[in-house]
Amino acid sequence: MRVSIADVAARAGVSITTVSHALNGKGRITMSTRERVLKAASDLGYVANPNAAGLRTGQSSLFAIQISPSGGNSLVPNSSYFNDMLNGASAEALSAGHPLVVLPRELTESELIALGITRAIVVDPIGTEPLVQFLLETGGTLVTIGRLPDRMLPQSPSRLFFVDNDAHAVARTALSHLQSAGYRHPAVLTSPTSVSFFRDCVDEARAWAARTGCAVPIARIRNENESAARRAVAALLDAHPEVDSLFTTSEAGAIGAVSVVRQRGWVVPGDFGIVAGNDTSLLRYSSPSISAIDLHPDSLGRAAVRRLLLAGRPPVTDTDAAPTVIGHTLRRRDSTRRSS
Amino acid sequence: MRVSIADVAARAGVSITTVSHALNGKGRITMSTRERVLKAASDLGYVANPNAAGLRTGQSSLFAIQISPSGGNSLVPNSSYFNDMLNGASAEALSAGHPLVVLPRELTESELIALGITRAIVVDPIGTEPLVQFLLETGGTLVTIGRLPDRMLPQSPSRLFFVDNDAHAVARTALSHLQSAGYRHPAVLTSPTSVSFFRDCVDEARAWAARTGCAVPIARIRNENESAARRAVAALLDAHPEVDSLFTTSEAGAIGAVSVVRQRGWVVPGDFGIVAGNDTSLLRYSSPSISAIDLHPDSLGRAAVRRLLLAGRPPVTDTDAAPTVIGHTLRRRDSTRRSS
DNA sequence: ATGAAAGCGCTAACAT
DNA sequence: ATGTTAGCGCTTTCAT
Repeated sequence: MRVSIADVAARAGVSITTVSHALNGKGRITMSTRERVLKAASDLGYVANPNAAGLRTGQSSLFAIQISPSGGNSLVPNSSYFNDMLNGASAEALSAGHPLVVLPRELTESELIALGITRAIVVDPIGTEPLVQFLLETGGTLVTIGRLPDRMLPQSPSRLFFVDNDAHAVARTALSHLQSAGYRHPAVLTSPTSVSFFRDCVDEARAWAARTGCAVPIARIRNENESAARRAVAALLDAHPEVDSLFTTSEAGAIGAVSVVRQRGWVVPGDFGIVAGNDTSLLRYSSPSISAIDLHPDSLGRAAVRRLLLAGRPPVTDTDAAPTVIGHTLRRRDSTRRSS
Repeated sequence: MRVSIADVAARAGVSITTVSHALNGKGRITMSTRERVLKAASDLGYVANPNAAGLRTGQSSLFAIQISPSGGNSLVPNSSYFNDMLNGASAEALSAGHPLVVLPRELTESELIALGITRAIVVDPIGTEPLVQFLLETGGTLVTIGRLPDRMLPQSPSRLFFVDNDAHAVARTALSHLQSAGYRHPAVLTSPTSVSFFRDCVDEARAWAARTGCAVPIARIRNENESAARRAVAALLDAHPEVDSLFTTSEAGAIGAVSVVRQRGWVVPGDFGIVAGNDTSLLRYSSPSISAIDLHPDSLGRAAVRRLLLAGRPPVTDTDAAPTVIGHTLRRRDSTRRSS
């Protein structure tokens, strides 16, 4: 924090204005002076002071990410999905010189101001988050992983961007995997449809049912915990005894399903197949290992940060710029290897 | 970011200096004016601008934590231990108005300057980390979770503090638990002793052996991965067939040991007992569930941040201030429930 | 194409 | 006990 822009200016024999311009590619400067400045800067080991820059521009270099599920209070849930997403986002932000801070769901506006947050990523937004409101109101930049509900979209142009998986395609992948593994009566277990991913999965399951003429019962759980999942699966199987397989959108759903199914004396995958819509390391290591769809959380995190970076200086007006879509990959494991 | 110190000063009918002093508890100010200022500030919804404050003081409000194991390249390893530690530290920092950023092991000095890092937490330091060197050299504040090797301790007084478990006590808890569960020939599997926790565990195991007159073979793995652990355990059992139980300092060691032991046709816990020195959710959910020592990572993270906060303004000279010691708790699970 | 100068909001000497 | 003032390092009009 020692060598400042003035030192660079002195060494390059120019004014500090010129240095600033050269470094930020702003004003019109001759190639030669620009190079001279750049050389002087690197000779001196010049590094910009983020506080000074931020003070002037009103933008701190800090990026924020809100990753904990709505309703949850922790910062990062203990799941490899969120862990990988966070690691990807952090690495990408850091390599661009931006510190990334994890924020809880509950926040006051003053806290946001005090932290100096103007650019953030919100995972699975439902639209009512203080952080979302704050950024939309104050003209900050917001990237969501998952879509904001339509009615929450801002009326006026804003710096809002989406990064997402194609949840419809994820659901199709899951259901057709069950089908091709020989299961005939799939059911779906999902989470609150305030989150776009779950909403889209349900829609696609309905479409699938309509298309194939095969009823696909759909159950929901409120919170992603195993005991809630067990109750939901038990109720589902009681009501629909013909069901022979499950597409669950959560890790907890998959683990809970295994335990309920076994309790009924059925064998996974022989009698009952399970595929999860979001892969985690726990699913890979559980027994039986559970087939799941890898949503590439690392890529989601990285893409979100890149979008934040890309939403550069000039006020952008493309509210509904096309979302960045990240692919998914089916991981075939034991829970759907039907022996029969 | 609108209402500034000047607005507060105007409303309270004082100078901006007085406001600054009142807000930071600096100068000598009458109770009445202080209250008047505080009232004016809260009426106006005043929130300090961290960039401005930081620019002046040369301290950014940003805290950093380096959590990935030495040698590893990721930011946060996928383990509930690190996850909980990070959540605890983040929450504590945030509640004091400090954003906390996760940093990788590999860093250049310019990156640290560019980010404006002056206060950081380093988990399991070996002393050679650029971040450690940087903070020691530049007079920043450093809190480590685990101790720095003695030879790495700075000569001159510095702002260095320790938060730690009592690893000796952890090892004793583990070994005596095995003993009281009826196992007679414990072995130890540990990780590189450049990390103080592992070093202390090894020392304590030696002391235990000396005290009880019972040989306690010690094996080491370089990296915390399961296949390395399997090889190490296999070699250990080949060399010491009398061994009937294992105290392993890592999750990978425990999982690897289960698989090797079973492969030999032994039953856990009947023929062989296993206790891990660091509890994680994977150990709780694996089968058999594995007894482990909960190091209270959440408390470690919180305590480290509090130490950082506490290392206030005035240059501190107590290099070797007493470490903050966090307790541990044995979680008894199936891997040490000897049936015989 | 380049430079002078103002000022972002705050803290800390230094008055009074 | 309170106020005046000088910057911290940078960006950004506005001149030249």
